[in-house]
Amino acid sequence: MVTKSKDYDFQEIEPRWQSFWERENPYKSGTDLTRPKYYVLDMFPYPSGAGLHIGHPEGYTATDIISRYKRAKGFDVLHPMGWDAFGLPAEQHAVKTGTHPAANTQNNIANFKRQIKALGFSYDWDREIDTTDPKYFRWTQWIFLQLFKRGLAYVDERPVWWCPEMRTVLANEEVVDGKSEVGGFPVERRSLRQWVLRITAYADRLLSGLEGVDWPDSTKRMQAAWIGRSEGAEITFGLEQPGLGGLKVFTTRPDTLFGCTYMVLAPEHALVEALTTPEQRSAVDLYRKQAASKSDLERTDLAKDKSGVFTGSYALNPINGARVPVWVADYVLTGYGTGAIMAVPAHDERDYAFAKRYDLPIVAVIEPAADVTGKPAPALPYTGDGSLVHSGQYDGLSWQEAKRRMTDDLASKGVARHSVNYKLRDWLFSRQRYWGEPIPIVWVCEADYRAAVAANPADFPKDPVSFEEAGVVRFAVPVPDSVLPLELPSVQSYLPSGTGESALANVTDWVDIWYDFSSGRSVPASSPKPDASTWVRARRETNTMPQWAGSCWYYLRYTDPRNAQAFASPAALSRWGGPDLYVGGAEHAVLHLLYARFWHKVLFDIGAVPTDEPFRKLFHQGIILGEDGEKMSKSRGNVVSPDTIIASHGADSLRLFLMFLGPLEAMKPWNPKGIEGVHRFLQKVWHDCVGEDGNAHARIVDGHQDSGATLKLLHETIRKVGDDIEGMRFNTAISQMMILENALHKEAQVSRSTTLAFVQILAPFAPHLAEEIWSRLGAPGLASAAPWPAFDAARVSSAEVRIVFQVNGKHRADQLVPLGITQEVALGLAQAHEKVAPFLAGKRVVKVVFVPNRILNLVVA
RNA sequence: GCCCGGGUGGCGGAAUGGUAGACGCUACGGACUUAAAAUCCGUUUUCCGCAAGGAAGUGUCGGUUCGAGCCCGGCCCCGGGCACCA
Repeated sequence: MVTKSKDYDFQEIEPRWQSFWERENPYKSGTDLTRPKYYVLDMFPYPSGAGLHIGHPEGYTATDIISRYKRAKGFDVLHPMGWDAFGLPAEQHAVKTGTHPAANTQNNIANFKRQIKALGFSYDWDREIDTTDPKYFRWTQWIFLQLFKRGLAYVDERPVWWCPEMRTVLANEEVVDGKSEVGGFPVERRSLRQWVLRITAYADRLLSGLEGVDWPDSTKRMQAAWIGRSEGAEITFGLEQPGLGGLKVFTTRPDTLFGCTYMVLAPEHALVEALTTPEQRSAVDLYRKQAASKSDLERTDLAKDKSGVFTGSYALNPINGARVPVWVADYVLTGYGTGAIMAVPAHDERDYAFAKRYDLPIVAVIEPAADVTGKPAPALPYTGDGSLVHSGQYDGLSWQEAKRRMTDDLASKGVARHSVNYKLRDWLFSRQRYWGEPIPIVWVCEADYRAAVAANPADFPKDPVSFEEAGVVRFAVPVPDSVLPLELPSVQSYLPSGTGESALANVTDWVDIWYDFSSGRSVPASSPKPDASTWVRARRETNTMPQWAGSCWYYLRYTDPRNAQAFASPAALSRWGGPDLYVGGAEHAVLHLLYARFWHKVLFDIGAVPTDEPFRKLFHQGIILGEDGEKMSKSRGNVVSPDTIIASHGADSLRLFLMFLGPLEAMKPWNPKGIEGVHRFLQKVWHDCVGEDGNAHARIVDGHQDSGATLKLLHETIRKVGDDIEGMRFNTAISQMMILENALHKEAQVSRSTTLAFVQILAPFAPHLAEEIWSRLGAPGLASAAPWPAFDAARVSSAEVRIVFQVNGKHRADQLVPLGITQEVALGLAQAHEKVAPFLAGKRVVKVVFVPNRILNLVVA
């Protein structure tokens, strides 16, 4: 063993305990099934080349404290860590250097792991996972196939965000202000064939499921807003041209039908062509061309400047037969509702602005409830509450009532139905990248598709997934489970082809194949066709999955990370379920958390997981800003590296300080001086426990009778630290331990039992120091293995209490009094009190407010 | 524009409607030291006062209450999210 230094030599102590933990693995989970389980999860990181950022250990320290606390409380704790390792930087590095992205990724993982271990976190490293490991992404692909089977994955030629710099498409939500969210590169619209997941089929459940989870309200609201459910009606307007059928619109305000003075179609609407009259043809064509060339940035950012053009045609309002002009305008979006609206300028701000610009009539049909004073008609557009006017038989009804009745009336004539719309769009799931999970699909011709379906009907969706290319229709055939994982082939260059396909498209022998749909085996198309009827000519899918895929289900894999038969066994899933606590940044409030919930619900529907929601309780740690109060960034030069702090003050000080900075959820600036404060605290604890010879300090006395005040403070601290850990208020837990230390420090002698209890509650925060002191004091086993100290309520109650005397609500004096004195006694004491009496002199007490054991307030006149 | 969250000493932050500023940082004073660092002991919201003590005070204006940092309404500022979704 090492020499016992009398000093707090964290540089010696911390690595020593870390190698002890490495050797002994005391944090292995699932070792005692008689204990209740607790699963606490961090959002796993992308292992970037830059290494750990100070924000990482913030959340990780919080979950580590909870893990250690829960273990001490008798729980079997699952606390794992892994790597969300597919990602663009590794691919860009590969493009530049020509080395396989996996090599770079593994280096980065090794570095991340070293840094994380240097913080002394109690992860069960036996459960480490890596999304780029074929043993892992085999199941990512398997889940994709489950989605495919259920008709939840399809391909579509659709206008998507194309980033020329990255040579890939991006999902809507990965594009911010016309630039890629990652990298900030410009993006443009392109129409490309894409895989899309039908998340909209789960919109309602994704919304209702939010009610039952313990998440920050702001996050729930954000998801709800993202899903954007709105209830209304789909109404069919008549058209004068024969043979066109009707014009369907979605509206949330069918009650304003009488106020509809024109219609608007999105420029891409299918009926624009047919509705455009010869006189308007050139104007409409020009407008559509302009709209198509506008970037979405222009379309949205110039929201104030509405533009449009008249088609020359009219529609007929089903409620009153009114003839209303049909316009084309790009303020109506093609992807929402029916891509057409009925415009009610009097009661909609957008329609109002448009009507003003083009001099269209404005008819008010809603008025606020008539007030006796007879207010003037409200300014238009009026979107508030009210009842109907100028609406024939519906006049006088409240708008809510009218909405219902008018929809019902029109529905009975077959020209309307109650309808619900969502802002949520289907999830663009393909990327033109090399470094991602290959999509386990091959494309074949129709005849071969039929043969494949006949052979394995259960593997296919009801409706075939197909697309047309150069006059040929290709059909999607899933690669069978048995040949998963479908691994990435090696390539000459990692650069995407640039035509909308990934680098995989250039690997001819991998892409163009003879494929056996009965077994999933394949040989390059350049070789002779194997001699069996189940071998068909096929082309592999060259798109890969987005980075979100691997993180959609990783929390399930941790429960059974080495299982080769299933993504996790039913036993493991029923033991651990989902995380009891999930901690990560608020930047994932919508995307990751929504996608993961979607996959989870699909897995629930196929009976693969026991719960409907993955994350019961969610917590977002706040961002740590630089010393200057700005976001940490290389360019600002305000980045703080965990490695530096560990070298100068130790991991325990860093852990403690990260938690002491302020509330975990708050955004807070780093203060380089503050680390000294918590470091001094640990020094103080050390020197009060460890003597000159490196063993227990002489002031620690076995069997010493601590004062009542000391025991009271100890038990208050045990209670507060426990409560604060449970409530994730780590900053106040640390304050309380500082108060206790300051008090113990003043004592000439402290009992060994008090000292050990203190060391134990400190252990989740500063595990290295705690274990070291624990062993120096000769305590048995590990501090972290001892049961959490029991809180003794009898110790904190005392016979006396400090009561406050107020006069007219102002604090005038306080006094130590026996617990439970009556109002009369308190009143007597107050009146006799030298500091209170002057304020009562010559006054009459008109009211007495008495809060037992707390306060006596005398109201005087 | 809409929806959230937040404004407390020089700084980070504490405060079930009941002593505002716990705890820490900084600064200042003292002890120890030849000296410094470290450590230890104090002081540290502002104003008046030698002091005892008093007054004011949680962005701002008002309200509820015996009592408001906390509850209610208006306004100002900061941060986050959404943004033509009919």
